[in-house]
Amino acid sequence: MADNDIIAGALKQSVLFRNCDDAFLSDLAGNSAVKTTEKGQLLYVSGDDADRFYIILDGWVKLFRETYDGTQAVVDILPAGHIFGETSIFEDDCYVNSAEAVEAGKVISLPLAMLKSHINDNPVFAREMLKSMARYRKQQDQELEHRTIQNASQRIGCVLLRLADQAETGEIKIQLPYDKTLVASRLGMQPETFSRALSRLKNETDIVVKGATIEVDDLDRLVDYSCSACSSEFPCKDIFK
Amino acid sequence: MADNDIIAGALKQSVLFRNCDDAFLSDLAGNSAVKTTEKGQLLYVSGDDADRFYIILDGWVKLFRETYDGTQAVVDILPAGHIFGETSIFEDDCYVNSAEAVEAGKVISLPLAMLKSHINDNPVFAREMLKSMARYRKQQDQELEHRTIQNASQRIGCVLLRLADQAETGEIKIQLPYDKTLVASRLGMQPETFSRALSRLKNETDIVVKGATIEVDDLDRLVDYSCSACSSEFPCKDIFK
DNA sequence: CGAGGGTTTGAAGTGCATCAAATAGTGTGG
DNA sequence: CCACACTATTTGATGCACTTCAAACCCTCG
Repeated sequence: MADNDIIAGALKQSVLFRNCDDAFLSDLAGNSAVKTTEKGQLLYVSGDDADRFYIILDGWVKLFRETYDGTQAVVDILPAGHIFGETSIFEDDCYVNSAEAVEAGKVISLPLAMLKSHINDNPVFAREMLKSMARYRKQQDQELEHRTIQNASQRIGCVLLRLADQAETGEIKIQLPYDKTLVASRLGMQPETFSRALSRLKNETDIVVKGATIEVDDLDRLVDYSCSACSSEFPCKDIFK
Repeated sequence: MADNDIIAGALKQSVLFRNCDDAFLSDLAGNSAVKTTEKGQLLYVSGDDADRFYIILDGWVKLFRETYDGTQAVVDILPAGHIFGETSIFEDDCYVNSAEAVEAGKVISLPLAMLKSHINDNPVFAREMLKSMARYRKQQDQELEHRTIQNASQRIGCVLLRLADQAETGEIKIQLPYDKTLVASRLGMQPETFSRALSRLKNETDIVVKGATIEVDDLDRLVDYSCSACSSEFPCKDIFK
């Protein structure tokens, strides 16, 4: 019962479901469950038969692809509020990548079948789904561009900018939301490279690094340094948030 | 009139429109036009107001992003039959990248407004659109993985495999569909790197390179070499075709 | 034939990866 | 509250992959 309230609340707040009618949402919530995750717990593996999708309540979730020899390519790291696993309905009901909880947290597990039929029965919702896919597509395009054009330090700068509260003025404090090692993998680089690239960024833009906290005195300098190698308007919105 | 037939034919063959009813298709065709393109001709530029989308009749089209300083990141290179520019309806009716004809060819220019309203009025078509976006999303995920995990030679090998006619057995002949320089940019590498990486691939897998023609004697060897660094099943389908 | 673009080759530099080891930071049990 | 264990992070040394700049070569087409 309490769970159902939590689930209903989470659905109401999600971009995808916020405009759905209450009847559907409570039906969906009734067929869903809150699941507690531990650090490193696998939620599904690429190739698995897909019958559930997820919304993150708490903690971060890493999506990744893995080759035979164990090499990982991190596709994305998603914050609370995000949905994942939902695109498998377009992929023969198989998961196309693997998902792992980065840390202890909570996710809601929801039935894919209901999502599928709701898309089929409800054109307005289908359009929401389209919008959500379009948003993702744009992010991926941007990501690919960044990997092609930006160097390690610039990519880190870009992350910092997207983590920075745009409303703030003057001295800005940024908290890295998770391990530096994980940020590194999200950016497609090694931890050692991240460390060195961050200190290069420090020299170039006079940011102050104190562990996981980073203070930016002159935001424009950081923008100049990072965004000069990016075709998008500053800031590269929506990628990290 | 002849143009209308050509357009109707192209629509009927496209994955996205093939199941649409004839009334809509002829209406759409009536508001469309065949456009002849010259080598290097820009079809639209990132940020432009979007009111048309395109289907390629003949020739190749390059989608790319460009920074202030002119550095290009090639997003994709599309063959005849492909649709592009259509996702701008989800992006404030702005093009999010730029499109350029690689060579002399023909494209159909179609009105975005009609696509938009057809999606809104026709749930079945909306689902087709969803499927098409899902396909693209998968490709992009794969692309990002390749860039992260595969080296230059392996990425070239992957391209060759996708260009190879899977039906063929024994000695396989592959024709590069466009300039090596362009293939290189599509793979995010320099022409010089492409040249050297191809000759490395030649040494590793005993393929025979004669200009733009490549003969593969032992396909499995090429698969071993390239696909060992890829999480997808061989072959990485649909990316080039 | 000659001009011009595409392609290859050479030499040198840069950036990132890798391996190894030191250091900092965190949580645990005593 | 401290010491230990363990993990995250940094630093150093070295190697490899790709880029860059320069020049030669090759191919095509007017």
